Amino acid sequence: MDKPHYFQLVYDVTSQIPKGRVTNYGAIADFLALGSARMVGWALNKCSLDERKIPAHRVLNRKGELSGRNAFPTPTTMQERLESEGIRVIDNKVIDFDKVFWHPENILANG
DNA sequence: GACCTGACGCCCC
DNA sequence: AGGGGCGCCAGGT
Repeated sequence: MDKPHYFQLVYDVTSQIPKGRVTNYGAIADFLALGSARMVGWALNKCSLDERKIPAHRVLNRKGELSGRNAFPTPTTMQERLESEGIRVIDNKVIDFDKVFWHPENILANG
């Protein structure tokens, strides 16, 4: 296939993020052993071109900032979606990032 | 083919 | 605790 195989892996992990929870690029990169969080962000950037729905808005940087908001239809789409799921966002940063943080390891924990 | 940039993250100062 | 620099993989110029 044309796209790197890890694209699907990133999409799959991102799709498993529970509603109302968020994670960061590093956690996904570490879980998939990609070796670089940049690859996750790059894959998610291209995910918009993909036909399947991927909750890319639930993936933030390590500081809990909406660093990818600019890649959405509008710069506020990411924040709107997060707030729609009960996540508070102020100044492009998720409030209580630690509490709503979700780690890919939880997939193995079956929830 | 070399250099720079990017939805990142950690180490060092 | 805050700021700056380097490493990471891939793409574009």
